[in-house]
Amino acid sequence: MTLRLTNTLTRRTEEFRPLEPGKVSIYCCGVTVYDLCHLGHARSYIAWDVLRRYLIWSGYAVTFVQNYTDIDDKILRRAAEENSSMEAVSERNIEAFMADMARLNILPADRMPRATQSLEAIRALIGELEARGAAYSADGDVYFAVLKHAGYGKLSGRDLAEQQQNADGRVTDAEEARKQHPFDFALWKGAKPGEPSFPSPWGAGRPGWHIECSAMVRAELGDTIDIHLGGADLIFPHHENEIAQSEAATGRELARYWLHNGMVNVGGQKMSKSLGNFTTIRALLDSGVSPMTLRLFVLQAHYRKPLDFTAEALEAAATGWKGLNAALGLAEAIGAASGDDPHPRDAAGLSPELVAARQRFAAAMDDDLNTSAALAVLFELVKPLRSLANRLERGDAAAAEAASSPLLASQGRLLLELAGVLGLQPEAAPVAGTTHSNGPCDQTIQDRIEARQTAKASRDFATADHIRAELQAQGIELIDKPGGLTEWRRV
RNA sequence: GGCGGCAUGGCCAAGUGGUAAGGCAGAGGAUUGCAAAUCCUUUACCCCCAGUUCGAAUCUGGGUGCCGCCUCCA
Repeated sequence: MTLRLTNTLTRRTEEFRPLEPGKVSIYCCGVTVYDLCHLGHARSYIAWDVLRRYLIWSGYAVTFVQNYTDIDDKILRRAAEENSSMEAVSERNIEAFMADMARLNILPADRMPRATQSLEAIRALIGELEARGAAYSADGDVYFAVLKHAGYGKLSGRDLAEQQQNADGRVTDAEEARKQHPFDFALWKGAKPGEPSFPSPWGAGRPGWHIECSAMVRAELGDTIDIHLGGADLIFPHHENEIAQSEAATGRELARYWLHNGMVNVGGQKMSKSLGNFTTIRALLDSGVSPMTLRLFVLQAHYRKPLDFTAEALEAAATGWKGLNAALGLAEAIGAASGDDPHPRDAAGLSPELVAARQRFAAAMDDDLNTSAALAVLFELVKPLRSLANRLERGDAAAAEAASSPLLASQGRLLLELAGVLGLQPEAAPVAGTTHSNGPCDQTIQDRIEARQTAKASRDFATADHIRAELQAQGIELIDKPGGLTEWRRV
């Protein structure tokens, strides 16, 4: 079985065949760095991270390029608000982006070009388009002429003639008046007084949004790439325009597969800055939601479908992750004890059942990255491991023996392998006995626990329960373990 | 108005012709002084109507509801 992906360009789910066998070139539309990333970005980049990891796991050599849009009106506005510079705003948000992605265990792209560092390629591309008659300048701006490009609208399914009719009733401002067609878009914008600008044959100014991607794709990966990624909200006009620019200039197909992820919704509506219904990645993670919980939450739904963000669904993911994490932790422990490769990459040494599970996982992923079905395979592997973990905790002698069984070890190995493909990595549980700035100190807690042990020993359960309630109120949870031991942790 | 997508149990979500994966929550049981955790068992005929078929959640047609894009947006 081979990987099948839903291609926006053909509106079909088709078999993935890279241009060059064994190699895949990917371009992922990155962020405009005027602010922190929100959950919409998280969803998108987690999905594409999984695509990338799966391709690598499948044996492909993947080159993954993701850009930073660091020239933009919104960045300028933000800089003006802060009485700072475009560079400063960009720099700060790029750092925040990298930190957020790292927390979510999203692999950094192989190369991350920036618009400000790609001006030469951008100017060259505009020049080519002009030479080919696909662009025209007007009052210091340069526009792409959509009517000159046969095939404009092929990605988003738009018909220019029809759209022109629909646009007739639209308000025409000064810029609209300069355009030959309402869909024409700026390749180069002439600088307004006081704005940062860059020199060009058309005068000082800055590149339009769409052209930077066309230029960076070409500079980094060539005329035709295998896969182009982005959110569904980029299909039109951004990706449509990218295709028009690139293909008008090179005469070659820009990307063979266009993949788009569905939006994150809040209360049935798209999460967006303008609606003000967004949650930033760092706000969510800082509120105590673990990165892997967010990752599991995202991967439980198919990447192309809308994903409704609710506290309840997130809670469910958190509980689900807790169980999965426990199994991963045990699998790691068993693996370490047996001296196994902690990052297995093949099916060697697996029982027929486990080989079948591995195949079910691959089949699910091959089916347009059906992570939901793939996770079901993971949870099947989780069950026996969790069961064993529990028996070990109870000091079950038979369990200790089972823990050293090769079958269980290979089961754990497989679980770690497959979880790794989804970018799910074990997280350390909250450490018992950690000293904290607020709440009672460790010694006090120990004393209370001992007092409770004494009460329990004399079957004075009223006192014992009282002590537990008391500590609970201070944010300390007590858990009685077999053998009379009591553990505690801050909640 | 144009283009695209979605509608599956209390919640989330797979399944795209042969009698409904998985997670969460719930219920019953086991264990526990209690609690937590854990383990076992258990809960759906798939928005509506019509049609195709031996057989449809799955295909066709018609409804209804919801969402995205058409302006910056992952």
